[in-house]
Amino acid sequence: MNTLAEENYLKSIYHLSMDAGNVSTNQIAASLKTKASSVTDMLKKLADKALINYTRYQGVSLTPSGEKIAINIIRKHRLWEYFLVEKLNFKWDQVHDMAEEMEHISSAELIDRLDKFMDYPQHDPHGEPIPDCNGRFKAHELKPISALSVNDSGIISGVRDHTSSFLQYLEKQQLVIGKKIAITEIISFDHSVVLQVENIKEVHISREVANNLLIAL
Amino acid sequence: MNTLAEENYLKSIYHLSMDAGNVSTNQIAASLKTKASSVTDMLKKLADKALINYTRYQGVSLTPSGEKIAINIIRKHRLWEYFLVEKLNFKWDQVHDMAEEMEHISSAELIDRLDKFMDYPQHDPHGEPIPDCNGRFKAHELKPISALSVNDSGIISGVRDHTSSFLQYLEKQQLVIGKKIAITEIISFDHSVVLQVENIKEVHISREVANNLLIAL
DNA sequence: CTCATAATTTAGATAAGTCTAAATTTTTTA
DNA sequence: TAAAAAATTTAGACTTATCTAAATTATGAG
Repeated sequence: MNTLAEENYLKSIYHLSMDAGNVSTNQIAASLKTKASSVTDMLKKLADKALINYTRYQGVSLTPSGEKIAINIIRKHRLWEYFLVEKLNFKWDQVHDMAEEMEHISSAELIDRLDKFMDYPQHDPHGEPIPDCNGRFKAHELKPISALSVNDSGIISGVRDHTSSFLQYLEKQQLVIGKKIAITEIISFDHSVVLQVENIKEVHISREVANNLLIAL
Repeated sequence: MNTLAEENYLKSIYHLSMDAGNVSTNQIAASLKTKASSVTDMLKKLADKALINYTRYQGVSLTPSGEKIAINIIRKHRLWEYFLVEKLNFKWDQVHDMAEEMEHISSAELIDRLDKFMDYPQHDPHGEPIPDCNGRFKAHELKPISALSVNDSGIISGVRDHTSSFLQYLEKQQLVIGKKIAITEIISFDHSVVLQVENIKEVHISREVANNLLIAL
């Protein structure tokens, strides 16, 4: 159907589109760790296939069919991550690279059966929503801890940064998906935050961590 | 580590080596549905990497490191096939193409955990032995039904042909792995065979089917 | 043992995806 | 708003894996 490289470009464009509207050549190059000139070549190819809207120097957006492909890859990525954590007992910081390979397994029937096997999970191990077999999912409406005020509380439901060092740090602090937290104090000097984690313990996190840890109210 | 194409060549050479000693360029070309000239190019590359023993016009064999890689790919293929049948409820005739993709997922830890998750199966859905994480497995010593005589009996334990039409035919006749059969009659005219399948029914199979259905005595 | 045929390899081309370096367009800034 | 800087594209080259057609080597039939 589509090559591995094409799939990775579509996925990257999809993710970058979440932040901004039109995605630039340089953004794609950075996200795929490739050169801008390589990106331009691929953009022409994807535009020829009507998977993106592209005019020279103007950045790109996905067409409906491009978006459909991207969402399907993301569905596969997240279902495989869920499988790796829930069935094979990997930690949430270990699964990304494996899922990067597995998301390209083509069979739709396979992924639908995997979905059923795991009883149709709604979120992957990092809290991201898993699209259903029609590509539909509810975008989660989460706030970073840094947007909360003292005495606000909520449930840890996602992370903005997915690097393993960040995930390992969170795990060590028991700041994992599902935990209830309340804001005890916000240090005005550096915007760091003191949290009460359920009734377990108090944790002091930096502004950077607070920016990357997402809460459902 | 190795490219997808290299892995497929090594696997093909491994399988072909089972029948004959040295494998010819044309055999590989036929098995990979490619051209002999393409095979020659790849053989040079694999020889440079010390994965095969190759001298011009003389055919090839795997070196120990080439064999290790091949067996690992076969291990992955068979474990994924087992997973697809046992966990996702696919039929034995549906899983080959999916496993062809999945066998290239690189993580050794993933495959070892999958192995454990399924409780270390010894055979894939077609009766082929699954190598352990050190590449060891007992080569199964099976005979085709065509090698048996009247009143011989045994357990269906493998198939020589893996095409889905053959597997579907066997399934319809209830000639599946694990079933006990006994030879009732051999028709001398065409070497077709009449079988008693457990206490269920009698089946009449052609010489060709008898050649491709393997029995443990 | 020799010659025709079959098998294999070499030569040269192609397509996908990438790169560097140079050219072009857009954006910023003074 | 014109020049400098940044972003993007083009041009040309490289790698991997493939192909066709031609050349070479091996094999086997008489």
